[in-house]
Amino acid sequence: MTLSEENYLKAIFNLQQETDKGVSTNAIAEFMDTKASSATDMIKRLSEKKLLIYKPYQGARLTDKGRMHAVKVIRKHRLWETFLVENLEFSWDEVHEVAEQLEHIDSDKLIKQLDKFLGYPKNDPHGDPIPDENGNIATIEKKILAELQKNDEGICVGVDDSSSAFLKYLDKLNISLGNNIKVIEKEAFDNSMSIEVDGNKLTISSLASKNIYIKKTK
Amino acid sequence: MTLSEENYLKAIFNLQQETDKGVSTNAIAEFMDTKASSATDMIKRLSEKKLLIYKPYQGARLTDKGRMHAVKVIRKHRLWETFLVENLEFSWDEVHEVAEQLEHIDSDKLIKQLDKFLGYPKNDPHGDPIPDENGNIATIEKKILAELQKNDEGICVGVDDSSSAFLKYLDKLNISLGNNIKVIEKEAFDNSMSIEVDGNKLTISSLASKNIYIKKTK
DNA sequence: ATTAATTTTTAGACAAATCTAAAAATTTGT
DNA sequence: ACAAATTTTTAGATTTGTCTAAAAATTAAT
Repeated sequence: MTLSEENYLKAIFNLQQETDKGVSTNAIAEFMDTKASSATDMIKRLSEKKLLIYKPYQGARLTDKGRMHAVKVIRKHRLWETFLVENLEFSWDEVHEVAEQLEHIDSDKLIKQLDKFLGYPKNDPHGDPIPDENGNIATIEKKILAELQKNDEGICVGVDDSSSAFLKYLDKLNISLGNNIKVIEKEAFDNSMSIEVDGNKLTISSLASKNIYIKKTK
Repeated sequence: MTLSEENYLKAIFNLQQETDKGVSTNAIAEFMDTKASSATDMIKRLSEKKLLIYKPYQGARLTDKGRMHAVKVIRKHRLWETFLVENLEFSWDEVHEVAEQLEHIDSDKLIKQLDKFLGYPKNDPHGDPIPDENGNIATIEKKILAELQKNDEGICVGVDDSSSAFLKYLDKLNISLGNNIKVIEKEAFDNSMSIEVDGNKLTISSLASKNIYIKKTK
């Protein structure tokens, strides 16, 4: 399996999460920041390798084999991100680029031992679940902060946007995973929110509140 | 810099250590387990990038730029090997293959932090020196065990052959880095040796004794 | 039910890295 | 010095992954 094939598998896996329809050639091309003709070529290759099933105008769907492979890459990515933050003093906005490289290292023993070394972590530094060895991905009942009502309360368990800009912004606001967040006020005018983060009051925009996941406690 | 280019650079660096002559196309091809025509192509590319200077029939020599890059790859390789043995329970005969992949990961911060995490190690699990950030490689006065005389004594500081087969053989004999080794007897007939390793007496073949490095103490 | 818009595929080219087979250049041996 | 042996290069093909531009297929709209 080449690096490029793995990246396409990952892309298709991610796009598939968002719908129950097949993933279109154009959608894949856009996600991969490439041209539709390139996507067509790769779809053909992955299809020949039985990693996905493709029907024109109905999109691509990963086979069990394809899904398993994609999840393994995601598992590696998230374990490496955890290592970088926990052991190499990376901050959560710096890990992605390096993990994109490390995720393609091929060694079962390596990933097994890394998992053990890290103490079998459940989530990566952005709160995303780390798939287990068998490809199972745990889900938790989380809500988008923007959907909470006044006086609702919960724990910050993840972010939807893992871009460096957004993560740095959260750092500045002192919002991080595990924080207790309470909705003080919702502003109907622009959908901004007054919230209390571990005791500190602050205001965040609608856009920001749509990218923060909360596990409700109240 | 592509993966393949880095591997050729490393090969040429290694071959250059063994002679003061330039490294021939054929020698490179043989080392890389490929054909001379492929080596010619790559030499041309590396030459265009000013990573080496090549004169037909006189061989290739790395420029400062080329040497620096090769050494950086070697630094990464040896740091990762150290990590695998020290933290992920790999044995010294298992690390090479994985390190061959990890050495190509491109991130200055990663390697700097890994070095710090490992406590700035001086040598990798095979006793080879880890180049510093500036590309300097420490040398120690070591001798091949086969060259020691009766009653000579020293510390095992490295191996010349890092093949899995040889390293496993050393494990079986309970020989590892740091052991004190004393020559009890040299057999003129087949050049085998009786030695004492941290108190235990054993006999090793001429071939084995040529692949063990000793830092003499007596 | 045709046209229009969109989606997808094909055709042909390119760069990287390799190969085989043959040709060219250089060195060595007598 | 000349043929023989060796080393190196060229020429042309192949695979992977990409591109542009154009053609074909399908879906949507009036």
